[in-house]
Amino acid sequence: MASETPIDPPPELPPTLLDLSSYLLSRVGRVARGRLAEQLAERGLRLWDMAVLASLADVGPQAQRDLVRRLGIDPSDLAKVADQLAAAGYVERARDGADRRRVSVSITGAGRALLAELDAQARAVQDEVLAPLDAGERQQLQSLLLRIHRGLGERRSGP
Amino acid sequence: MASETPIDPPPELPPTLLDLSSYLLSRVGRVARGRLAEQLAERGLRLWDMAVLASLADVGPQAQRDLVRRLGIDPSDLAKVADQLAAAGYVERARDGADRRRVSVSITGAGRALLAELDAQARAVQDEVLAPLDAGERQQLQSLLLRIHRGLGERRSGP
DNA sequence: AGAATTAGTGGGTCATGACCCACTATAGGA
DNA sequence: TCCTATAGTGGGTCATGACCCACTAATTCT
Repeated sequence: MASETPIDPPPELPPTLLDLSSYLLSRVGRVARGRLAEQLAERGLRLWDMAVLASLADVGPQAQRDLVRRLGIDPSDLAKVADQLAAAGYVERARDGADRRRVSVSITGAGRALLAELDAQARAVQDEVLAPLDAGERQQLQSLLLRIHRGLGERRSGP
Repeated sequence: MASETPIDPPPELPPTLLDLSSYLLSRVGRVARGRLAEQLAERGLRLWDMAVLASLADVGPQAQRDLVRRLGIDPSDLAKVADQLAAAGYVERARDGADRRRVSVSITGAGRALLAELDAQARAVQDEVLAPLDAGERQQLQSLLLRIHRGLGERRSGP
């Protein structure tokens, strides 16, 4: 035969899969997640850390049980995350005066600064992933995703 | 105090996260993946199995090395998947006459039938996940996702 | 006061998925 | 005919993430 692919041909996925939005969603989502996690990992953080910081920054100091409910994280796992964040000075924990069982977690200045950086990085990653889309399309995507997200039954799972 | 949340209030995720398309993508994608995998698991299958079947059905019989390239699966893992599929009668393997190192894999009738069912199930899952969107919006999403997907560097990873 | 409930923690397990190494068989040069 | 490269396989490892149980401390109900 003539020239059998000098280097490598573009190996396309089978249409049967590409036609499945759920498949694309799963695949693209995995990449997004992966790159996001990758960024965080460079600082020794995980997605949960960012989620916790974001929650604290957005809705204010909360007891761990509130974070557990809001984020759907396992209480035991949250304890570990909070521990790490506290050790690094990104959050502070204090016994709740009213109910001394509770530990109220609040974000520190350093925490806010970190979150800002993480957010910036996340947006950079996003620009990378969404590169083929123009601003309007990104907006469209965001809105579609948001609606899908709100529609999900939210059986607990990942960050 | 009056009535302190009889059951549970809707615990919204922090806006900082919800504003991140990459985050939504990761989260929604994970759910899509999870539900898809769930369906397959009921038959003792994984995403890779479906990917392999789809590839065989779409592009015809191939050597394992081609599947490896196309799907980005690890050769060793593919060997196991192919093994399982062959044992169940969904694919057939035959030494390539021209190059006897190669094992040409082809889908059987049973394999096609299975794939059709899987595809149907996948679409059902999809309907569930994309419930909040109308037909036009789904089409829009599909096209956006497809473009994103094509734009990805495709560093190897999952099915 | 005593019992039952809730918040948080520590210390694990378990399933998953990607990846890697060593090895055999075959092919294709030099 | 060696010698190197390629195809496939078997048998693992390793990191990850979700989850669970037992336990303490504090609260609330009766």
